[in-house]
Amino acid sequence: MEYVVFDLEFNQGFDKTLNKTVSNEKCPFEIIQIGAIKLDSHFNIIGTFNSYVKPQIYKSIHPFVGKMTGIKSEDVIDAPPFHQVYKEFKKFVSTKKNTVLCVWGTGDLKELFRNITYYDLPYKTLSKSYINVQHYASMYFNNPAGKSIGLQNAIQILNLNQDKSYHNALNDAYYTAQVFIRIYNPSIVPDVYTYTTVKSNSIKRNTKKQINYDKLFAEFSKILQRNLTKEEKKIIDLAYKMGKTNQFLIESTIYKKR
DNA sequence: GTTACTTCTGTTAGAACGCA
DNA sequence: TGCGTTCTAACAGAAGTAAC
Repeated sequence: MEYVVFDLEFNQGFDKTLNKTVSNEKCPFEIIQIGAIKLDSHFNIIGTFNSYVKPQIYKSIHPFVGKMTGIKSEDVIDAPPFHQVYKEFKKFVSTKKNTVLCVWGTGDLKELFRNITYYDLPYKTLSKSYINVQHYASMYFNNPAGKSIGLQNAIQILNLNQDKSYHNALNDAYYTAQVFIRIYNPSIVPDVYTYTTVKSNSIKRNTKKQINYDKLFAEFSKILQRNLTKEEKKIIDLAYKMGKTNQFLIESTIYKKR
């Protein structure tokens, strides 16, 4: 098995006359750099990929993007167009059948597929098997649910060498690979990425929420500064469930000064 | 700056149940 | 069957975080 850890840098639209960010709905983030590190099954670096992409939607670099990435218009003006870079990237990825793509967050995957779709390029032969390193790193560092760790923080916590600048696609791919190598364990298995243009909020969830009784009772114990009896736990359980129904709420009128 | 994602919270629709 | 009550699930919006 081989792993291709990749990172992208994007550009956005900027209207100089209005001094405002503008956005193409079909492609709000245009890829301007692809960087990747290929690892063998023993996590040795066996290849690198790095290319700027000539922007075709947003021709000039957004000031915010330029400030953060250090990429200037002259860096990308003579770069190959997306379809050419993508062809080379696909060649770099797909030397073996069971190649796993590794990314820091799923955002890069989404934008890669969105750019591919925007240019109407084929993506069936590109591996859909992926590992979200950020997700597993957040679990590794016991980050609370919903609070993902940033790449720079992960590198700092792991005491890894930071001799390369951040927000450069190749460097970020290298850092992601370093984190992946440090946190890897056999329980980390690839997922299959499915590209969808529908926002996740509109996808119906089928998970069932359960009451965390340990936390609920711990909170009351903390307030009362003592352990709870069985009877008290029963009452708290009942009160919690009844409270969720809002059945004892009454309407009140609020008068506001005019 | 914008966009995307996840989690949390409040609200509401509707299912499930009991009773007449 | 129809009505009222209880409860759950789904939804929308806000907040927090991270990406560029």
